[in-house]
Amino acid sequence: MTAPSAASAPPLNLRERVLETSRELLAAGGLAALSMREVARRAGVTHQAPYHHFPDKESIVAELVAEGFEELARRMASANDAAAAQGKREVLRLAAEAYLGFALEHPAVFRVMFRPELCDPARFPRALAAAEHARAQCERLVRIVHDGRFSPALASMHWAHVHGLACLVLDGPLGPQLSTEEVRRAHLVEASAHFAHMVAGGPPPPLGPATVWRLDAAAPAP
Amino acid sequence: MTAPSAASAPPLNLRERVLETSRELLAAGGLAALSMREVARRAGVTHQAPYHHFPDKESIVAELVAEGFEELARRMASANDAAAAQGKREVLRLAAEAYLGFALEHPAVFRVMFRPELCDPARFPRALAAAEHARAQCERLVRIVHDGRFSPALASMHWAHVHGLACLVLDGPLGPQLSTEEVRRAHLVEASAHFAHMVAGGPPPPLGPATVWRLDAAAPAP
DNA sequence: TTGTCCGTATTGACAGTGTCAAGTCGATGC
DNA sequence: GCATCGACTTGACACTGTCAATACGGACAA
Repeated sequence: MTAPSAASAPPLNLRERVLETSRELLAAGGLAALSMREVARRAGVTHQAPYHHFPDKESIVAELVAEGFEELARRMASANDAAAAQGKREVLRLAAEAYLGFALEHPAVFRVMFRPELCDPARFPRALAAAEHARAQCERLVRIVHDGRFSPALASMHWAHVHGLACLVLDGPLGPQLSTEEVRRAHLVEASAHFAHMVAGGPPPPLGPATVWRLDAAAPAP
Repeated sequence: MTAPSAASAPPLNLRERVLETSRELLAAGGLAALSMREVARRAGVTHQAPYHHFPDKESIVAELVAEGFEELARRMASANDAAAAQGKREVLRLAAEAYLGFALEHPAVFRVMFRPELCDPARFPRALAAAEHARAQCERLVRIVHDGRFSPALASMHWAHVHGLACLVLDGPLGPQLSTEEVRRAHLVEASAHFAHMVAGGPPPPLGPATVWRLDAAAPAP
């Protein structure tokens, strides 16, 4: 079984296979499921082989974190590019869609990206640089929306809005109540519309129905 | 050494000692430092003794999570009580202070409270009920600030603001840049002032200096 | 061709973890 | 006096991340 099956992709080097397997494990079972030995098992090598490509487990996580921040920064940049000539509310809508879309599509990676104890930024400059790119896009958004004005606290307010929504839906006690993907997205869109209205003015969005807003009610069947 | 030292409190039962030690370990070294065997070691018993009071590690975490949500709900309720007769901006200021104060004073507990994979809400109704109390206070705040109007998405917007700020300061890439406690608090106060201005109107807060807003700059020495 | 390097992978070990199973021991109730 | 029962101990198991030493296989120089 050392030869790769004919139908699969050509055999990548072990480093790429380790990363690919790690992505799968992280997405499927969260960080708890990401184990060096399980990665090696799935890659068909012994438990020490991955250590010839990554000095420790933290280095694998750091690689995935860097990838995550790069993808997030790319989405934020695209949103800013597309919306630069539009109204402020549209800019905010696209920015929220970029951030929250990434969080909803890659929840496990998103979670790990914001747990610095797992991936010391000082040890992994690539991850830090990617995070800095995302931050720069946030700054750009603030200048667009606030007519060129900027302050760190103002930027934190904007970042906190999308980040807080992402955290609450992914891991907050509200998460299980928003059962389906559609309900989640609709809730996020509505919350962001309120925010955009307050920042950029215009007519306020209507108040949606007061459902799914009790934690101890039985969650609807999925 | 089985007799307690004369100066210390009377010997609590093992259940209380386990909880107390767990709080210390969690606060000192995060979740990674919280180990059943280390707890037993510090409590001066064998590694299996805690299992006679908690069926597994998750149950200890759930107890701390429940305590955390109860304390958080208490602070939010106090803020709402104190501010009910005041202006909207003061209500928002006190609410933010309650939420962010808890997060800054109990960062490790706060982090664990929002990681449901560590403490299945279905298994631990007390933790869920405590989270529900916090949610109810958020709803109360929304009704105060928005003249009795309410919707789940509007509440999520408010919760996301304070929660996002807490997460970014505790675990976001911005955290290390805000080196001292004063700088952190000032940054949060300013960000929340922007939010309160947008929600409740009134004169906008001044834009603070654009410092501490680059991730890859060297962090100032603590 | 032979021999040496070196990068890759393997084997084996160690300390640490959460948790199951069985045994000990002292107080309590019949 | 004896049985019961809860609190605690002892011992084991499977699992983890990681260190150390070993084997292999191709590149390259003599």
